[in-house]
Amino acid sequence: MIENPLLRNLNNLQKQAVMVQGANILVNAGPGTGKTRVLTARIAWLLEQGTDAHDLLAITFTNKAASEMAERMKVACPEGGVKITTFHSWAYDLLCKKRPLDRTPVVITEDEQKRLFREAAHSVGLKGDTRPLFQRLQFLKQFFPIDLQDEAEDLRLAWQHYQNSLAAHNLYDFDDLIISAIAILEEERGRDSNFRPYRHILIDEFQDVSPAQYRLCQLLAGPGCCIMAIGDPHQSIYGFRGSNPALMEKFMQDFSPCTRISLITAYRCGQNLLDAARVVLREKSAPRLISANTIPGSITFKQFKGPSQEATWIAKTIDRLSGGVSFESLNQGSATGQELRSLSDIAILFRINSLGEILAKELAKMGIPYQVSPKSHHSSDENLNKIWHILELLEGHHVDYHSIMLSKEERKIVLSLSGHKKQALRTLEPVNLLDTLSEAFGLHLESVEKAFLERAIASHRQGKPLSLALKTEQDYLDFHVEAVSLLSLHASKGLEFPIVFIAGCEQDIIPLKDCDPREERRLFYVGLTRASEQIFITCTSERQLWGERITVRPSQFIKEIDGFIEKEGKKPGVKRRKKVHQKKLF
DNA sequence: GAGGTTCAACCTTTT
DNA sequence: GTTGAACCTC
Repeated sequence: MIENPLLRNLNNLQKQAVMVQGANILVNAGPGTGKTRVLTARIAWLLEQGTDAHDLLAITFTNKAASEMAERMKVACPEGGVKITTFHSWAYDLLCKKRPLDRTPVVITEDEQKRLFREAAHSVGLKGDTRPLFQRLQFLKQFFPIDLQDEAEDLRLAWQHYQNSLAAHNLYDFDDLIISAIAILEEERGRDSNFRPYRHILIDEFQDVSPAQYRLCQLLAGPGCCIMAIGDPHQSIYGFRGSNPALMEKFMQDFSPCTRISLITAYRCGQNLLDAARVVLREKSAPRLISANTIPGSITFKQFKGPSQEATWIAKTIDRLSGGVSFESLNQGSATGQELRSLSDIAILFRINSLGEILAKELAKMGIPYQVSPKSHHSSDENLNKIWHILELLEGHHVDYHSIMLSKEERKIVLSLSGHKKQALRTLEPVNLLDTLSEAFGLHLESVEKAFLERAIASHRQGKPLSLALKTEQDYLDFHVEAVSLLSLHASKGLEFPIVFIAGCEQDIIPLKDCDPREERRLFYVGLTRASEQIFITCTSERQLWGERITVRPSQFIKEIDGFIEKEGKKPGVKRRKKVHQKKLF
C-alpha cells in the first residue's frame, strides 16, 4: 500500500495520533514535538477520509494561532473550508446567530468592564475599593457552574447589577461569550437531543482551557463526535485565569473511550536543554523527551552586580552574536569565527514586564533593534475605543453607557455639541472627522490606526453597525522582522528561537513570590524549552523593585540545573560525556 | 464638582 | 517609584 503523502513526514506516534478512529484522542505534546503538525495532518487526513469540511471544527486560543493554522491548512489542502476559530469567536458567532439581527452583541474591553463594574458596585451602595471584588468576579467567571454560595453578599449584589447593566445595552464581556454559549447549547440540547453540530473537533493548547471552556467542549461533543485534545500539561501557565493541568486527566475520564498518545521526539531543543528543563519541572510522571537535534544545546549562567550591568552584558552579547551594529563590534570585527545570527533568532525573556523596560532601554542605547510583547498595543486599543464611544454618543446611541466610558471632560465636549454641529460632523469626510476628533479630544492617532478608523467609519456609513466595523484584527508581532524579541515568559509560549536569554533569574522573581510554585516551575520549563541551541541565564545581586532596593539571590532553579550549565573555561558536561561514549565505540 | 491627600497595590494575559 | 481609587476639603 502506498503511504499517504500527508503522513510521510510524521513519526510513528504522530501518525498514530493522526489516524485514531472511533475514539476521542488526548495527545500529550511536549515542547517541539510537532503539535501543530499533528493537528493539521489530522484535519487533512479526516478530509481525505471523506469527512465533510462543515463537520470539522478546530479551536485555538488566540486569533494569531488560528490564522497560523489556517495558513498551514491552505498549504496542506487548498480546497480547505474547515472552520478554524477561537473559543471566544465561536461563541460570538453563535450569539450573533441566536440574536435578532438588529441586536448585534457588543463585546466590551477589560477597561470598560472595570468601569461598569465599579459603577454597578457603587449603585448598590458599596463603599471603598471595589477592585478586589472585581478580581474575584473575573476569576469566578472562568468556572462552570459558577458557585456563589460562599461568596460575599456584596459581590453577589454588585455582580447582579453589573450583569443587568450589560444586558440593558446588549453588551458582553469576554467571559460572558463563553457563559452565554454554554447556556444556549444547554437549552438547545434539552430541546433537541439530536443537536450535534460537529463530528470532529480538534482543540489546540488544551492545557489552557478554563473549566467553562471545558464545559463548552462537552456540549459541543456527543456520541458520534470525536475530539482531539492536544496540549502539554507541563506548560499549563494560566492558572490565574482558571486553567488547570488536571483538566487533561479529567478529559481521559469524561471523554471515554479516549486514546492517549504521548509524543516523545522533540524537534526543537537540544537534549541538554530538554533534560535541564525536565529537572526543573520535577514531575515524575513527565516522560523524558528525546531530542532529534544533534546540537545538545548549551546553558550559560552569569551573575551581575546590578540590572544595568546585566542589561549591558546582554546587549553586548547580542551585538557580538549578530555581527554587531554598534561601534565596538565594528571595531573588533567579527573575529569570533562564529556563525553570525539574525536578530530575529534571539529572544530575551523575563518574568515581569518591568524588567523588560530596563533591557529595552539598553538595547536602544546600543542601537540594537527590538520588539516588545503586545502589551503596548493596549494604549492604541484605548484610542480606538474612545473614538468608538465618542462616535456612538454623537449618534445618540446608548447615551448612558457610552457616557460612562468617557471622562467627565470628554463627555462634556460631546454632549455640549449642538444638533447642528453633530450633523455637520456626520457628513464630514472620515479623514477630516478623525482630525477634528483627535484635536478636540487630544488623541494621538498613529497613521495605522487612522487608516484603520477611516475604513471603519466609511463602512459604517454604508450601513454596518459601528461596533462591527471597528471589530479589530489585532496587530501581532512579526517575528520575521530583523529585531530581537523582548517577551514575558508567558508571552513566549508557543514560540521558538535558536538563542534565548532569560533575565532576572532571581529568587522571588523566578519563581515569583507568592505564586503557585508548581506553576512557576512550569513557567521556567516553558522558558527553557523556547531555545533550540543556546540559553543565557542572567541574574543580579541587587534589584530595584517597587521603589525599594533589595539584595537578591540567584533563583533556586539555577542550583537545580547546575549540572547542565556550561562552566566557564571548562567543557560542558554533555560534550564530555559524548567523548567518553565515542571512545567506547572505537 | 474640582483639586489635593492618602493609601494600597504593584505578577503573568487572551479573548 | 508609580498608579489608581477613594476620600477629604473648599
